[in-house]
Amino acid sequence: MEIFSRTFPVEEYDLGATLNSGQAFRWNRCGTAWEGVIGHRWVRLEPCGDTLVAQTVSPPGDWMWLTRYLQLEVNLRTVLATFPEDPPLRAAVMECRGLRLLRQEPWECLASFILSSTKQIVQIRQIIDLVCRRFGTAVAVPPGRKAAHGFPSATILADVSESELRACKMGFRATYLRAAAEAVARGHVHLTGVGAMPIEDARKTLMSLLGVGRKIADCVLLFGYGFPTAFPVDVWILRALRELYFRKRRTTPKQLLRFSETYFGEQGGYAQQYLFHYVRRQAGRVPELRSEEEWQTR
DNA sequence: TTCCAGGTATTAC
DNA sequence: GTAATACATGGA
Repeated sequence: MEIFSRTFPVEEYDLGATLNSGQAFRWNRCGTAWEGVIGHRWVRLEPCGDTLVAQTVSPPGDWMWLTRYLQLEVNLRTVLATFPEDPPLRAAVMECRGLRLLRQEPWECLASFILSSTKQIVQIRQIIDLVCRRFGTAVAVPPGRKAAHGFPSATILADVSESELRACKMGFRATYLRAAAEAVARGHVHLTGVGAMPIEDARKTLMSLLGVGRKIADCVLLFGYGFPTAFPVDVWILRALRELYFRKRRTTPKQLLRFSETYFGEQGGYAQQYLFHYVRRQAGRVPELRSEEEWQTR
């Protein structure tokens, strides 16, 4: 089997942090490399100095699908320059050098975050893995490698029974996933149109789906469509904002949401990702974020 | 055992 | 409008 390979020059790109910061759930670390599936393509990515080496086993064409997914054309310095200058963000930027936002396929992103509610990231990964293995179509992998699958389309999932979905350990989220799959498959919600809407309309459209509230909608707006001001507010971010920006004052979630909408500027979504990853790292006890050395000393 | 997890919908004031 | 509560499942 032919292996297709390409080397991309990169600047300030921490692949590990990016693929493992709770925005995507299907990447696996293999030594210093990462393996996963983008669309219907198996991919292996390995950082190598100031470059990133990518390998696939199906003809990659112009590689734009990867450039887009990894957002290789984004100038990180320009993004970071828009952040408000305050101690917490400065610390987060120092601590998470090279953290990036991905641009994922909207349906996979939407379905994944529907499955994310009140679940730990380890669990979300497990559920999504089961869903892909059971309902996704197999993709080509290198010889001897374990099977890989594409994320099942809305059309496929719309025809899967709720009990079959529940068998993937997603519990009550099965109702929501099926409803969303049906709405998308039947054209009640056009995911391709959402990206061209003003953010308020885009958010409203996503939130019209059962099981999709403000937080999940903002995740999809940010990670799937690249709306730069979408700022998902979850329990981690609530804690982070409260501790880092409102140390002594009593604040409600509503006040914190309002603050998140107005304070972080034109690239608020990026700021959110830095704060999210920063506080999760600080918390330390997050297994999937432990460094290699820590693993070895345990 | 108890608490909590990248929330949301429903119901009750 | 804001405040509890149920919802599946599993890790810590």
